[in-house]
Amino acid sequence: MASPTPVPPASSTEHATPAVRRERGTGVREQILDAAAALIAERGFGATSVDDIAAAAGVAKGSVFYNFGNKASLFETVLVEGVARLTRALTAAADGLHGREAVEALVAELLRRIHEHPDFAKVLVAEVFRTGRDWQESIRVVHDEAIGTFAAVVAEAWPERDAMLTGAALFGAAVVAGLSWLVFQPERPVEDVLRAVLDAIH
Amino acid sequence: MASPTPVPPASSTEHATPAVRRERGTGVREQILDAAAALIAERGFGATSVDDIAAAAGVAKGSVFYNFGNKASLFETVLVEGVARLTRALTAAADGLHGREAVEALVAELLRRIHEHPDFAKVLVAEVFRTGRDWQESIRVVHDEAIGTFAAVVAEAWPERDAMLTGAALFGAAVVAGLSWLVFQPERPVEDVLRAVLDAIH
DNA sequence: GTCTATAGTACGATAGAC
DNA sequence: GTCTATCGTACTATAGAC
Repeated sequence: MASPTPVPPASSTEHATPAVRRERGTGVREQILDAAAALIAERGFGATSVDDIAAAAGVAKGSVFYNFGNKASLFETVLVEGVARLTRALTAAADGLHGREAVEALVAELLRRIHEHPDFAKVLVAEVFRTGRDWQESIRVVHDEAIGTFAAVVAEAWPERDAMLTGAALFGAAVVAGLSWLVFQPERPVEDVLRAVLDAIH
Repeated sequence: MASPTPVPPASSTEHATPAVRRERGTGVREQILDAAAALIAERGFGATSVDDIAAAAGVAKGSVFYNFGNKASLFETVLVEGVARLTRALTAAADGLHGREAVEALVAELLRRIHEHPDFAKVLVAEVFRTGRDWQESIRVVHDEAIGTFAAVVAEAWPERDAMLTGAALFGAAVVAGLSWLVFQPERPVEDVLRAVLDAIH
């Protein structure tokens, strides 16, 4: 709610996303999203201009507004689509596993994705606890989805624990250690980080 | 380095901070810092104007620039002074304790401070992984200081583990669970959060 | 559907009175 | 040391050609 969905397209008859064939970085829309995520991760939402995003994506500024309506809803799309990808990957990684094994798989997959898509991970931790913005409702969805995969495993294996808070703690351990690694000591191998996180949470 | 320290005062002969008597929120300088932390926590650095900060602090815009030179160095001060306070509190809380007991004391104290000063905690997680800003060097100090208290305990009690990464994981578990609590289910008692974090990391 | 050009505004920073 | 008033700029968003 709240956002009157001002201009977004997808209402045209012919466009209609090819459904399959969604390669990362293909198409103007995806180029803009990738460029936005990268720039916002480094400088923050407010410090990133639409001019910069358009330039980095190799398109004109007008195209950004045509595709996303305004800057805020472009950012909302970055968040929502990014967390959907993350959740899909985490769910798949823990599929069929339970308890401790499932947690280890989730942590390993989360670290892998932080390494491969550092931009989104940075944007996520930077924005998910911010209150009073336009995209407030999306933030809650993003938060619940990101932590939900961990919470689900906790709820099933340790029903006596608080699933959401324990899930948040596990997610936080992995994400902060992962970003610390990526930003401050990227030369270390993933295995070191994985071991440190598992040592900390077991 | 990098910042030529453009205008900051404290170079005048008479001003010279009273050394003792540093109450939170007393004096123009502290009012500005508190207001800045609160607004930046909610909206982010770029989305917070100096006009807004001045209005919230009850001073004129000119006073902000007189005291801090520019917007970036005001923000840098928020970060550096905030993490110094946090580190002092954490160090004191774990003083004389070792291993598991020390970790529990650190987590409890961190949760307490998140509850009492939620603004700084939000700013910290939002900005500490951001690369390529003006205040890059300060960010590294802030990161190392915040996580260093946990890392020191790990190094002493479990020398076979990677202190920095394990410290980051522990810090991340507490801070993400703490902010999740504060932002999304603030009605829960602290004890629930503390128990969830300790359950997750033991 | 993407471009260029421009309108309108809000912002960071400074100057000068008190 | 804090105020008000103002300057110049950079930004979001729109209009209209292609």
